[in-house]
Amino acid sequence: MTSPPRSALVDPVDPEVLHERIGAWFDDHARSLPWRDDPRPWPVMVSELMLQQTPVVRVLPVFEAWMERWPTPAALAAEPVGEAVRAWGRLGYPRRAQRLHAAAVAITAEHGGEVPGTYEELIALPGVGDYTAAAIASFAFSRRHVVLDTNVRRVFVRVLEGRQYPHTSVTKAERDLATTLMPGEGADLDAHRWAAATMELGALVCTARSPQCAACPVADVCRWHQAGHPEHDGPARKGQAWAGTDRQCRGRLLAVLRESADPVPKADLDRAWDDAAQRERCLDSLLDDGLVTLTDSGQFTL
DNA sequence: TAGACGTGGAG
DNA sequence: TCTCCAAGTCT
Repeated sequence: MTSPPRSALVDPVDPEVLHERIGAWFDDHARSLPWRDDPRPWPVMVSELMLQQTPVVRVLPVFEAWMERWPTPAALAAEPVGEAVRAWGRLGYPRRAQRLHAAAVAITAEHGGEVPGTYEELIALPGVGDYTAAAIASFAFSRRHVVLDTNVRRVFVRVLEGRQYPHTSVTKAERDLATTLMPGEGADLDAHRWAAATMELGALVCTARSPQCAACPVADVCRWHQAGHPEHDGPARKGQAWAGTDRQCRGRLLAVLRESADPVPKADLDRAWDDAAQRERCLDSLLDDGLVTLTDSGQFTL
């Protein structure tokens, strides 16, 4: 029995080393966050929806106000969806507020008012996709799931593949690899803590723009670091157009409604965007989406 | 599966 | 300034 030659290929990264180093790093550097320090299901769920494509610092104040006002799914479900959209404030992607409200209604009607604890039940809720279902099941119910968010994916692709950024969508190979990396049952590091730790490392150290490799617990085994931080090659990563888009127009319209406690006349919306055709199209789409409501008196409101 | 979907801060 | 990016989901 001879061991395979090691010279031709790069040594495989030992998962045990990753678990030990990243777990220890997390013990020392994890941020104190309300939904992390007291990981009850509803707060965890609310935070996860708010954190989709949105930085922690912007979520914090809105989260606190939200939990104060709606401490349970039933409390949120009892109010009109427009109130949820209003309370969402400037977090962006207001349909998330709408979906969170719809999820609260479903939880109240179908789960006795308690956030369900399995991945299957969770992903069936509005606004809850693969990542969020795995995150809630992991963080609020200590279940074992592969949690693949943008942070985890970036950490893995750098450490293990030596590339700067992950692909646009999650591949099967990527998911299989992440599954292999998950600590075994009964391991010192729980799977849910591993998920939180890798996310945190990506959020604080292995960031997209300016990674802090000097502070990274696994820099010495990271292939991207060893390779001298090669930049992303291949097709340019898609940027998000903004100025003049329907998204910007919809945002302006919604802002007007958000800032008014009462329904507003059409004239108020007309002042929010110059291009009349685009404005009408966006207002129609907001009405279709249920984000905006036309009152009996012909005014507009959330 | 690519594109739509908000917002604001960092580099 | 302007581009890029932030704990994605849905169609």
